[in-house]
Amino acid sequence: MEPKISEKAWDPKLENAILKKWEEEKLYDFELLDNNYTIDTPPPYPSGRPWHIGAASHYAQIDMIARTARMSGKNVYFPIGIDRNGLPVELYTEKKHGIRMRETERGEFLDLCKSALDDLEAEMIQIMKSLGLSGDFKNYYRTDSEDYRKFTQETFIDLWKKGVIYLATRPNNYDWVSGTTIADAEIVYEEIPTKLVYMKFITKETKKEIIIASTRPELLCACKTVIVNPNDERYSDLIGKELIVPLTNNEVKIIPHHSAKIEFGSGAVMVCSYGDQNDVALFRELQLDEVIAIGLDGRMTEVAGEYQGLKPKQARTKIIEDLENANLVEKIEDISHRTPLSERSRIPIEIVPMEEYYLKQKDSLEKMKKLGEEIDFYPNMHKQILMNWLDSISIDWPISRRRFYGTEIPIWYCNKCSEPFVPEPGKYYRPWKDKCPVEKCQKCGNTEFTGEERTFDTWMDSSVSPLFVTKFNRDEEFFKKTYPTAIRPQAKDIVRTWLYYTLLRCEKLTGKKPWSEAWIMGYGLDEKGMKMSKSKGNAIDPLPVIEKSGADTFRFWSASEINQGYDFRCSEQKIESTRKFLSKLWNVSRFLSSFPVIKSGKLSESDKWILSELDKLISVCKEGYSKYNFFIPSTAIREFTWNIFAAQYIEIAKARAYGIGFTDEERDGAIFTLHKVLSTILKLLAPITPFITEHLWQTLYSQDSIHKENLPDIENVTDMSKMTQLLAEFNSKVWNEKKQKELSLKDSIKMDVPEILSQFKKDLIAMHNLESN
RNA sequence: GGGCUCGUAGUCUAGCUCGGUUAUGACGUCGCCCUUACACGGCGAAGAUCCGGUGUUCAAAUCACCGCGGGCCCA
Repeated sequence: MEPKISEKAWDPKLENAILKKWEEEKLYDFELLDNNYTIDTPPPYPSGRPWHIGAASHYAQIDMIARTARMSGKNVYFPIGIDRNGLPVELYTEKKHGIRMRETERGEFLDLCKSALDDLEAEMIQIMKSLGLSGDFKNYYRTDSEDYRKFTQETFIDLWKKGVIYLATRPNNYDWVSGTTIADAEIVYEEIPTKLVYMKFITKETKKEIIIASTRPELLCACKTVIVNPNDERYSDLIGKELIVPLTNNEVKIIPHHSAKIEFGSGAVMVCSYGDQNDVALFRELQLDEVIAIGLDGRMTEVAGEYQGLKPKQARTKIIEDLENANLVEKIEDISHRTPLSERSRIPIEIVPMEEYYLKQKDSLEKMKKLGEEIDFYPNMHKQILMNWLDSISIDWPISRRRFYGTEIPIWYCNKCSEPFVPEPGKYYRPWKDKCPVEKCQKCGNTEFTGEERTFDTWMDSSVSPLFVTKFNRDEEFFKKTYPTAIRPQAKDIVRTWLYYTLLRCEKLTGKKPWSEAWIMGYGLDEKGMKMSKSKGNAIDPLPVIEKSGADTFRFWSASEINQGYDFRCSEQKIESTRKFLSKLWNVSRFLSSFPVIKSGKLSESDKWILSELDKLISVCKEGYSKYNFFIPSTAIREFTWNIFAAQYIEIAKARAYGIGFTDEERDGAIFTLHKVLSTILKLLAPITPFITEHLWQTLYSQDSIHKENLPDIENVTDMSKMTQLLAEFNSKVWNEKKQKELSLKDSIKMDVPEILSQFKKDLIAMHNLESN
């Protein structure tokens, strides 16, 4: 029989046609049923080119989750969205057009951001599609659409009415370059060289010199107290005494406090508003009156006297000079200081008192822990990231940002009495340009309003993704049948933010957890294990890699190379070399395609042996799939297909399949088994490499898509796996013998089949052309 | 400084729960071979102080303790 497959290798270019076919057949369209399996897909953020190859790998694996569920009989709802709110696109736009956000008209700036996002988004969608994501692309959503923003605002209005949102003036992490408050989660720490200045303070009564070391001498004007460790004997007689602050000549008290480290600097520490988070804690604890030394423009305020208007760094240089001139410096050390930076703009943050909106979270921590306990994490170890975070939350969540490209906070303020007006839900509000929806202030009757200019923290949008996709408050039946969703797949680095905030928001709005399972993936690193970044030049663009090697190659690489939850290294060479396995699978199929597909046959012992190995493979794969760990099935299938099925069984059964020296019944046993094994392998592999399995399946076995099949079940045949090693060893022995004697493989050779393999005797004799001694 | 976590050939990884095999497989490297499914193949080779130390034991990659190193988080 002519083989149905003639090409010698799998051509990744076939993927396009398969994609088109899936689309035409609407294979992955979602229709609401009762057994829905909803994936809370992460909407990726288009922050620049190229998209991260680790992210592409991440989405490939999320698709494997979807396909696994589908092949387990679930009705999979796999939404696709794009997250488009937030700071990165603003910075991207500023850079791209050489403009400053605050010096550009707001509407115009938003338009520029939007078109930048459109470009970046198009490429991401293309990558997601070409990866073969079986998602609901037709209904893909954007978090900056009117619909989504309206939804975010509605959830805010709801929470406002529930009284869990409040305004408060508090020291905030402030990024003066971006001009916005940032959350603790957006701070990164970096070792930065700085000067530790040992300054001379004088005791008021005895005029004794006290040395105090600080990296922030420019905050002398905001110094409110000096702390020493209660166990520090050097200072025990000075506790409670007054000190004169150098240059400002203010008087401050020496107070004992455990947070002063005896060995750091001189052991005495000045407490200012605000040098660092410890200062904030001390001001709160000791109820000190704060002094605003640094303003919202990132410059020293009038309390800094002659240093007013300088940036902190400039003021520092100047003050050190002045201190030295006044002989108020003992010494200066160059040290490396762990400095908190804004994750986005990479500048040191300042702690500045500001009025911002807060969402209560401290009172929900216990509830969050309980919900966290109820959610299954894959791998389980990453649940700890959430639990540790819950233990360290000390303030409520500041949700307002002084930025442009985000969901507007829907509030207007009365120009006369400042009463806030929060509108009814149901519309998308833009207070910075829309007229206030009411005519008169409910409190004082005034008719003039000012719209809120701030936007929400971007996590306010993305944290309602499971509610948005399940149509919360918009389609009751849909919501009831899809929420709580089945699974949240996401990356490890945003557990503290996206995962936690989603838990918080969804619980506050619905009283229920958003998902039953959370699947956490590590980061993609470069081939040396370094973080990829555009500036380092080690970023790999996923698009050409996928175009060259094909989506299945990329997907199989992702599955077989990445250990669940761990960071992984990406190398183009390694991805490309994965293709060899697909080629092997192709050629196995090509060989089998010359035999008819038959329903049954008389099974020989070797057939029973390979079917028992196949049974083992099925259970290993299903176990791996049930844990969403694709490393397990991919490596098990590769091992089985290459080293057992192709290398041993096909060789053993080949002669019988050709029917030379065997009865038709015996021949049919071989042909039946060959197809049985291959078709099972294809089904087992379909969630990982959907294209090649689809192509081979439709060429060999069915008109219909393999993706409508279920994963195979084990048949509980007698375990014969102890024969595997013995067969391989015997075959290898014969091949080596022939090689040594310079015989061709089809030449006959005098060798006996060992007693232990006697049940396979007939196949082995035919296979090796053995003559008995 | 604290917490979590990891540490097996150049790379990924199995084995570790429950101690005993020449430490598994793959990629890559090197050598030989175009044998009719496949040179994107076959056969073979080299490559590992199983992070280090101490202890328990007849026996430790595996158990215990102490270190060291990486990553993440928190201070």
